[in-house]
Amino acid sequence: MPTEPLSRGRIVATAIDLIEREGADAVSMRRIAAELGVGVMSLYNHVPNKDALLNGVAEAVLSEIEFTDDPGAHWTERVRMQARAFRQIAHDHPRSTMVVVSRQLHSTAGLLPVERALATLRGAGFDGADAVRMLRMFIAYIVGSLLREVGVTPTFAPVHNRLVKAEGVDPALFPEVHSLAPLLDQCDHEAEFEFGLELLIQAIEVHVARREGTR
Amino acid sequence: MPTEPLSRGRIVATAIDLIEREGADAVSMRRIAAELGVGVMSLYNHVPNKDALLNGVAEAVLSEIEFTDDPGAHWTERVRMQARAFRQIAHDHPRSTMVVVSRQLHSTAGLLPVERALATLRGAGFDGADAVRMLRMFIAYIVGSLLREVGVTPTFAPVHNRLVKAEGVDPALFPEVHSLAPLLDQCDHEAEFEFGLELLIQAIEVHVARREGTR
DNA sequence: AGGGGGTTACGTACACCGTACGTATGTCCG
DNA sequence: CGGACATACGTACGGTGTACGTAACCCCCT
Repeated sequence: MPTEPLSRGRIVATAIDLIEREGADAVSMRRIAAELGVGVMSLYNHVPNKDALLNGVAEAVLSEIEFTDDPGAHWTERVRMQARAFRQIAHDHPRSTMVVVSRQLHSTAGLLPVERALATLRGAGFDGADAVRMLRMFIAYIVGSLLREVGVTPTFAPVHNRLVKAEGVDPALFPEVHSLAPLLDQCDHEAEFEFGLELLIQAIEVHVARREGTR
Repeated sequence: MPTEPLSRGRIVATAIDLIEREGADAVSMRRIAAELGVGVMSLYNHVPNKDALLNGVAEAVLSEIEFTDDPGAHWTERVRMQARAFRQIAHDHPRSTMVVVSRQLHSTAGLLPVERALATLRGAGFDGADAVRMLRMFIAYIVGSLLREVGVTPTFAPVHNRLVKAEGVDPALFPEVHSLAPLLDQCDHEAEFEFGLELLIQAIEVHVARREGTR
């Protein structure tokens, strides 16, 4: 019985699996080949190089996110839903998240979320320049949040080990960090994300209200 | 004339220089040693391993940023200044930026900005939980913005080459991306950063105003 | 049926990486 | 003067991405 033939899809899937199990550093062409029970160079029949493979990983993860858009809803709700859909990446593929956000894709998978976001912002009445600005602002916030959530960027827990905590930071040098250590130590990622998201949406509503007022 | 003796500081400085000249991928122990006209293993007398070296890079870059804090100013202005000071990293060391934000430092250099930010937020009257939330929100936005500015994350220019632009994205599939291509193609990083920053600050002001109203 | 071309799998080889280990060469102190 | 110690360095090992050459297979055309 011949084994399932090698294919770009199987290679990418194996890479994602490997990243999630052992982290992005564990990914090597040799490792993936071994995982597939295949010679290293066989991979190059389906993927031009490692970089393209990682692009494939990013596209695959990105195209998994489910946008359940309700065109009838208020634009604020639609923005919320899209932001949450994007954050879903961090849940479903935490260790691939950095790979996803650090690769600019010109493919369909990469452009689709952008298209959707622009469409809802335009639908909300923003002109092109504003829509692009808002998009970029949301993306910046979301990317920053995801990186914190998956541990690339710090939550500012002064130390990980609770036992050493009191000793870990000098109260004289860092009084605030020291006194807020219990709060810095824990981070409810969903709550933090929602907090900032609401703030941004409200900010935009205020922004448009002011503009309409001066019109 | 004996050459300047090797030291952790000289090694870190060389690494930063190399990153800025040739990118983070160009950094290798061998390359740095060659740059210093020194044997590879000599580096290990001053730096335990490459990871620690990169931590050193992050600390050095971080401790270069100049916080000119005016304790008398309104907290909104102080937050603005701190955010801008942080963004200065992207200007002074664009290609090191990713290294800086992707490393959590428990050293003085890493904690100082956090301490300052928490202090001004507390000074603005926020309780600990709110101060931490705000800090995390600002950091997420700033990190996301910096990554866009230094090119880690896309600006969503559909293609780089202007000439291919019209052909690069299918108008039928991506009508918004296509029609907004001219706007997506260019990105005034400072303006975008300031736009989001003001929005966030205003949002917080509204947030507190509402709370005071219900108190 | 036989042959030929294109696709796929694979082994070998090269240049580079981080770094463990052993060894020289100073420099300073007793 | 002798010995201890820090620093510089060479060699070597196991890892990396991938260029190249070769062998097996399948399908189509004669």
